[in-house]
Amino acid sequence: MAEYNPQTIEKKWQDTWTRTRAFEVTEDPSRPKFYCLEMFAYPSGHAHVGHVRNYMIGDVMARLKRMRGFNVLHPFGWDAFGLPAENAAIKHGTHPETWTLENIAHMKGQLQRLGISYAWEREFATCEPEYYRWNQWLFTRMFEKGLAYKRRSTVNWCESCQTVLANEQVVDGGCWRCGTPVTQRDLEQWFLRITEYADELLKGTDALGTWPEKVLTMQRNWIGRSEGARVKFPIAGADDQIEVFTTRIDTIYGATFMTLAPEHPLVERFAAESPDPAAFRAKAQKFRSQDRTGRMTGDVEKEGFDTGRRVINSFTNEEIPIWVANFVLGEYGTGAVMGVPAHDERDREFATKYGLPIRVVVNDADVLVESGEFSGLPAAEGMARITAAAESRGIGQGAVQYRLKDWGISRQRYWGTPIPILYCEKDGMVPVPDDQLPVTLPKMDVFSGRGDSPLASVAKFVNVKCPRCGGPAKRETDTMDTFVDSSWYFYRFCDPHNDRLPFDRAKVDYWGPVDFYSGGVEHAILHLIYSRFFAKIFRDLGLSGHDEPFARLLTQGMVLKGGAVMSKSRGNVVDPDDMIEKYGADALRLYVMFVAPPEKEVEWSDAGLDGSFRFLLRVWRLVWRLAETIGGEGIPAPGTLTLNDAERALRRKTHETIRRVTLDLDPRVHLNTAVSGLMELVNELYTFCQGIRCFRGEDNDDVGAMDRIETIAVAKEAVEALVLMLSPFAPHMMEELWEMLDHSGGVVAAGWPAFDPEAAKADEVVIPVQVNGKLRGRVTLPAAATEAEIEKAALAEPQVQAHTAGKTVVKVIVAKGKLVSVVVK
RNA sequence: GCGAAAGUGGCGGAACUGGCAGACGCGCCGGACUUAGGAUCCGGUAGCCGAAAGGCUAUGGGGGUUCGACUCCCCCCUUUCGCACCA
Repeated sequence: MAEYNPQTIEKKWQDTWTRTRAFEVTEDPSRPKFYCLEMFAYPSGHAHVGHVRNYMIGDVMARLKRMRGFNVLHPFGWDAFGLPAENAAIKHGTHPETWTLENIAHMKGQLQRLGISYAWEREFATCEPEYYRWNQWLFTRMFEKGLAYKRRSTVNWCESCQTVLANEQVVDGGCWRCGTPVTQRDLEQWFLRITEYADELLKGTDALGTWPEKVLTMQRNWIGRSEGARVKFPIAGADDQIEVFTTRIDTIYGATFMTLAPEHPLVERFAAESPDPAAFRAKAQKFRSQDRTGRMTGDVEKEGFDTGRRVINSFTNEEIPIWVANFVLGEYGTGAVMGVPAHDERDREFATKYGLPIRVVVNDADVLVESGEFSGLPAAEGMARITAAAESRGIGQGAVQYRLKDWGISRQRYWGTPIPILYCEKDGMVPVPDDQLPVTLPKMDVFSGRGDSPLASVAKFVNVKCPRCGGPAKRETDTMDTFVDSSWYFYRFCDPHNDRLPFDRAKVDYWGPVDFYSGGVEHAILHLIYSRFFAKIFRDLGLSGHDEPFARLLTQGMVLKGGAVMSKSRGNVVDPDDMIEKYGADALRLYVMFVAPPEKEVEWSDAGLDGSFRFLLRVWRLVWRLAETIGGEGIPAPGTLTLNDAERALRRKTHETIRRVTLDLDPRVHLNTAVSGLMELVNELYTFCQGIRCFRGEDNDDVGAMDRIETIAVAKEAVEALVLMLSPFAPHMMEELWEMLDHSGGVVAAGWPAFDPEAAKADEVVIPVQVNGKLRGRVTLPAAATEAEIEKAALAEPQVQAHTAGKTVVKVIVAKGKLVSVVVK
């Protein structure tokens, strides 16, 4: 028997695919398109099986869709800018580019050895000027529209990475990359106005029905929409007022004090006007320097001090004291809140500590009390009425507040996209003209990692002429957050070599949006919200017609080993290359797809992989033993023949399997149960062949033969369907077997097997019978039996008789095609 | 603390709209073929009682709805994840 040698076969087919450009595509309006994408890779070095699981999932979908006649775009590329490259450069004295390109080369080899069906001609890396040029172009467009702007602000700073972090990149008070506790710095920073789209980003989540609910919830929480009101409180003895944001304006009669964030601008004025400004400032400063994480998470005890000043609560006409408190956040709302200790837990804690009055204004029945003219109203109505009253008095109005903040994109590091802005003494901030893009990264060999932008040390880069006045100007030396790169790469894949525009609109309109997107759930807010934001920017710039970039999202589970996530530092990684060497890529792919549903995390098991390898051997042997008999032309379609019982049974199994596997793959993406369905078909085929002793023996002697053409026809149909349906999982072996079965042209040309409902129909059905809810027997009946016949047969069944004897049959329920339920008393 | 998801054999996991719980695989046990086998093929494998036929108990625990519940409802427990002073 021809031995199964995965290494030889896989090499052969991978070479064939490359040679025939099998996965390269162009727009073709005559066919339905399918854009299948896995989150592109950060080239960190070597991919482990946890990384490649995602690519395998996408590949099954891409290959399936190709077989089903779709024009499939399945590209891959590299998220190639970022800190690790720069850190490796500092550590090893290499250039970040060298490190990055070496890693890309290695990882690309790994993916090719896995047989992932990528359109490699579309590959790019974000560190190429041909790509990041368009980051700069897009930044310029956003700058022109006021969507990119610069301001001084307090930013999150990672001491270890020596750079700024966006709010989305602060996880549990630490850096998303290295976990170092985040500190605060005051810096001039570039921001992208994502808040402009807060409402649309929020509303858009409703249309993303096929996204995991979990991701949508996280995004909604992150955007954090609150409805309430802004109300002004006049400052006693001054002309101006303090504005607060509240979601509980109905409790305004219970506001007994006011609290300002230590960062609030009025704090400094009150300090200056106070009898002892230095002491005042010292107290405020103490809160400001308190660990921000602690302040944010409530771990720090609530503290405050009385400013000695008062505001007037216009509803009660009382003067209430203004405090400064550490629990009020400067960057949310107005940085000032009204203190309603009776109806807010934080305010109660604070008021109790400092002996401030507590006044109940909503009773247990949610009705307003002691609220002037509003007393007696239900709280909800009170809220509307008080808002209206504030509006008519000109001291407030209904307001919506978001938690989402603008996206700070300045990074004080080298290995990123230079921000294309010049500072001219005369003209101020001037964007680099489009025809001078890209602003390329200058070659450097020293990367300080000191917190000042490395580019600032390259005089030739910094000192330029102003394109407007020709006078001296200096370049911006910060680079962009790498999440800018990954926020639109999926559109660039539609037109990766365009040198006039980021992409051609017609191409993006043809391919977009991504139909199936898979990747790790860790991007639920970062990448996935930024990408949605960019999609809207492109739309509003007239560059695409899509509101949303990803129609369907699958968040794949991680692969654990020894109960822990695989990582180099833990030393528990499984390298796909090692597994390919031992078992072949096909067995590895099949195992990873079979072991659990794609969304679930899995524990790596060598034994499981062994099992998948054995299954493939079983398929190999099966096909090899039958190939001579069932291969080739001239065998009639089984639908035209008169079959015996065994043949009909096999045919039924074949078509049941086609139906089930097709549904499991698309739309359900239950890849694991699709594989088990195919395993069942293999088991059935073995039983069938053994039953009629038709296998060719190991030594090439015929043990028996398929002497009926009908037998050959159904076996052929079953085996061919099996090979085709397995091909998305184990593409190399299935191409080889398809060829062994005397077909040329490959599995995609052959197409996905068609389900024939006639063939799947059973002539007989086995119907279970319950008596008082307990299974007591089964009856076998012709599929066409009527309800009355089923009921009669069920009641006649001996076991059922035994349990109904001497009792009265109260009711018989026949669930058509499912079971019979007999109720006795 | 708030929110979400999930708890099924020794293990990974099935069960599509309330209808035969444990598909498929791993592991284990047995048989066949073998000089041998950690190869291959076949069979068995939730627990308890029983020689068997069969019966009883089982989907985290407790209630409920229903002829019928892993599936729906209520309470509780556990785990995982997310959010965490957002006024």
